Amino acid sequence: MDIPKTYDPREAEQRHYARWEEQNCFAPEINRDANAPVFSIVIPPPNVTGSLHMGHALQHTLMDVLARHKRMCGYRTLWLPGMDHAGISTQLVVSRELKKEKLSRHDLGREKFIERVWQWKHESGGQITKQMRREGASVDWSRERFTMDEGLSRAVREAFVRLYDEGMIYRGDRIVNWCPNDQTVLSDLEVEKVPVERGGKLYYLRYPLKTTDGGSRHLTVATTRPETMLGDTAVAVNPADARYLDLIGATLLLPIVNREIPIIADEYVDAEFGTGAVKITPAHDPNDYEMGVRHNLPQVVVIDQFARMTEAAGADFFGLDRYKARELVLAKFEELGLLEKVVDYEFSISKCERCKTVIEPLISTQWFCRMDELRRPALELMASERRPRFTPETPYEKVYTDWLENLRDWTLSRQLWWGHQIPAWHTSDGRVIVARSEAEARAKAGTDELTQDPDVLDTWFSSALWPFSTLGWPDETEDLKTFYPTSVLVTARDIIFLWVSRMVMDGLKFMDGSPFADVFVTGTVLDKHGQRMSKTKGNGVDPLDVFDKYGVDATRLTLASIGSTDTRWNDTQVESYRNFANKIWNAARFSLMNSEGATIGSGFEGEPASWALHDRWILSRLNRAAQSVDSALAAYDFYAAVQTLYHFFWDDFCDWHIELTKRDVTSDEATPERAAARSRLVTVLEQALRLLHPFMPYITEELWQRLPGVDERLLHTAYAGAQPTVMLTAYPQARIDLIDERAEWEMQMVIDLIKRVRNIRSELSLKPSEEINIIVGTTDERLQSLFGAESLGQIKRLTRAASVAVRPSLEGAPRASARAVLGAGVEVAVPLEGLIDFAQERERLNREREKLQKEAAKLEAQLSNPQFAERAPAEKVNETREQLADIAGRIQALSEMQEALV
RNA sequence: GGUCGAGUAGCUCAGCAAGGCCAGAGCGUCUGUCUUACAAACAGAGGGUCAAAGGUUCGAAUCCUUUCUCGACCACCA
Repeated sequence: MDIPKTYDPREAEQRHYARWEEQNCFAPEINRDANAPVFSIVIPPPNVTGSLHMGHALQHTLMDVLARHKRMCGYRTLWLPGMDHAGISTQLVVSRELKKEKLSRHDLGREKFIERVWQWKHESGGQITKQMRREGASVDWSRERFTMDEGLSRAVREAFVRLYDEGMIYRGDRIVNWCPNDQTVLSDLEVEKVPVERGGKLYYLRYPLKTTDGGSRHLTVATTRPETMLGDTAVAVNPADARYLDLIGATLLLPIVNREIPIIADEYVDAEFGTGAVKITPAHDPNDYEMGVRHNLPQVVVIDQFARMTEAAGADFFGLDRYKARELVLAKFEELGLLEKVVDYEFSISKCERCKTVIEPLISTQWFCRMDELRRPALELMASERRPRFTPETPYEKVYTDWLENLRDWTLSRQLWWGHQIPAWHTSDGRVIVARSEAEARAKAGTDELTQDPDVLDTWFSSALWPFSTLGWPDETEDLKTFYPTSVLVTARDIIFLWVSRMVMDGLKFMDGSPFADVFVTGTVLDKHGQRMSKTKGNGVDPLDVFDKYGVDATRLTLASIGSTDTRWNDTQVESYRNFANKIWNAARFSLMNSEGATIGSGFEGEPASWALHDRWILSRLNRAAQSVDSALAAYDFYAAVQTLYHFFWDDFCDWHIELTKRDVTSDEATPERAAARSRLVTVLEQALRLLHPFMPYITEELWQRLPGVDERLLHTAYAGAQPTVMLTAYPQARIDLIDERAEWEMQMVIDLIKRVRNIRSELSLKPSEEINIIVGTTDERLQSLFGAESLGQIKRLTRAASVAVRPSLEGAPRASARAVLGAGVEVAVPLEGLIDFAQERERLNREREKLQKEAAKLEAQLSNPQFAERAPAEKVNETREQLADIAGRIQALSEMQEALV
């Protein structure tokens, strides 16, 4: 048996994924149990332009842990992968490529350009799917989907037509967020508010009153965008503002353009802000637009789609960039003596989330979706059933609900070429026909003279259908019936609105049920300074580098521990899990080096009571761990699950169980006892590998395959007939009957004794080679036989003691002994003639005693408080009394030990 | 402006929803070990007035209030 001393992750990572994939282990069809429960997850489809970052790695790890766990529990498990066509991003990527050839998309024309995008997709898109294989993600590649697939495109058209027919989608002129750089409209969610850089200014402009008597009164308005005054069609004041009561209804003469505009009254105006008078530009400001609608004000468009001034802005301004126009307007006001003042003012402006260009609000004809009827069922579902159930519940449940409550109409159209073209056709006589296909449109229109609407849909329109469009909707496929609704959605928090809420609304609309029961929101991986990792900052850590350096399994454990917490990334964490992987490797190495004659699943015959203490103990610990992991995963507490597994494997199994069992399994004689001990060891190891598998798929598979005699009989019954693999074994379910409190207590006493003696060895600087003798004083008969017989050999071996004498007390132990207290009534002495410095030893015991005395003082204070006995539960009071008694006993013992040293 | 979260050992984080088991883990630190699975290890040790101040309670890291410091999200005050 030649197993290297160090685990090499790369080898295992290369070996197993391809085999799992070839043998169809990831497909739900691998499950042969007709009555198997179903578990399904759809992946949040990454952008086809994207490459793997830590956020993906985090999500994927959590989803994979859940999927592998459920699969091992016998669920018919589907984790469906796929990608999003990512309209703007992808169009930009390909446009950039074209630019290298000195071409623009317009040179190619729409059709050729789209062909080019598909070509790009096939050649360079979807990097991320290759990277997901490295992660070990157990997704069913046979069901991989892309939002621009024909099937999903059909779903998009179907959904659009249905919503249109029900009057929820409409086309109209409204003020929208326009990106002058990308030349498209954007939804509110694609716009970000950023504090204006280099300090904002608020400009106070005077507008002269039109008077018949030639007077020179004026009204001052405050604005952050002076250039828009060219499009002003009114000035508004609050109807309750006493200062302006007499001016309501009067007329102003708009400077520079000399247009007559009215002074109107509107509740919207805040009298406290600025001068209490607001210039109204209905064509270039969302609020002014609303007010314009209320007051029937004309809309004068002075800025065009390139953010340049239009002809309507006047000859002096025509063609000027908006910011140049601002300077010119200010100069002219200055010249006219109408610029009252300029003050510093901090405010935020809207920018295109993608290209950071300042948004220009423009009136334009777009497609919109009314959200009222869509959101109502979602809000009702949350109110009545609290679905979907968010983890963590705070703040996400509230964030989600608040957003739905304040939702406004969704701008659906985009002026792009890459995406789902809107299924609407225009007739030459100006009618608009919405249909599932051009043929259907022709039939509806009664003419063949149709032009399809050039716009495409917001990428998120197709994403919103993802949980059912990927399963075949609108057809009633088997997959749809089986896997919808999905079990849980795992996602980052930044797309709760963009994606999660819209999936819920569309799921309720088209499938009559929420697309998932639970939503798990992952934390954010931050850099060491607590900053978000981002491409522009260049502070990201590449998961692939981490995989290379520490292995996939170690990285997965780190990510699983992160769960829903925002965490600063640090390599040392991964390093410690790499060490853990190596620990597993070596524990297996030891087991395998001593596995001749061993059979997995045997060695535990007969009644548990007949087994050795350490065997009862490890099974108790194993089942306890299984229980903890199970409840942790049910609560999506990945951190707790990892901690449990880590400490079970390292502390219980490696540090104690392997050590306790070492002599039996390494014995030179091939006795039946040795074979049984070896069988028990590999049996426990095999169970441990199963427990670890969802978190550490590679190392567990690598080692499992090396275990003696692994074959298809070890598989979960649902996977009968599959090739042997740990990923299709049954996940260990806690057997309550094997959780043995008594055995755990007894084992703990043995462990404590060994630790006490080791502590003495260390404090007195005894060489490891130096043999000692141990005297234990206790009147407890069980402990007497435990220390004196049952565990005697183990205690001797693990403390390197020549003898262990068990007596009712330490009385008569040599004066020159190091002593310690295990608990009330259990004491230990190690005779060390010539090695004990009595003063030092007394001091050591004194330190111990002082610690205990502090504790005792606390408890005494508590007990002497009459209120405590009165108000605290009796159980608590008793517990405290017992504690104090125990401590008092130990203090007493320590005092006597000190006296014995005098 | 609104809403919410976080501040616990040198570092990264648990614990807090249902208050009581001397406040936990990993890494780092100190001491000693190549004890035939593992030095990426083993054995042992030290380290925190749980951001600050009040309050509720027999009892608070955990509940309440205020303050300070970070952070996130939402927002139509020009």
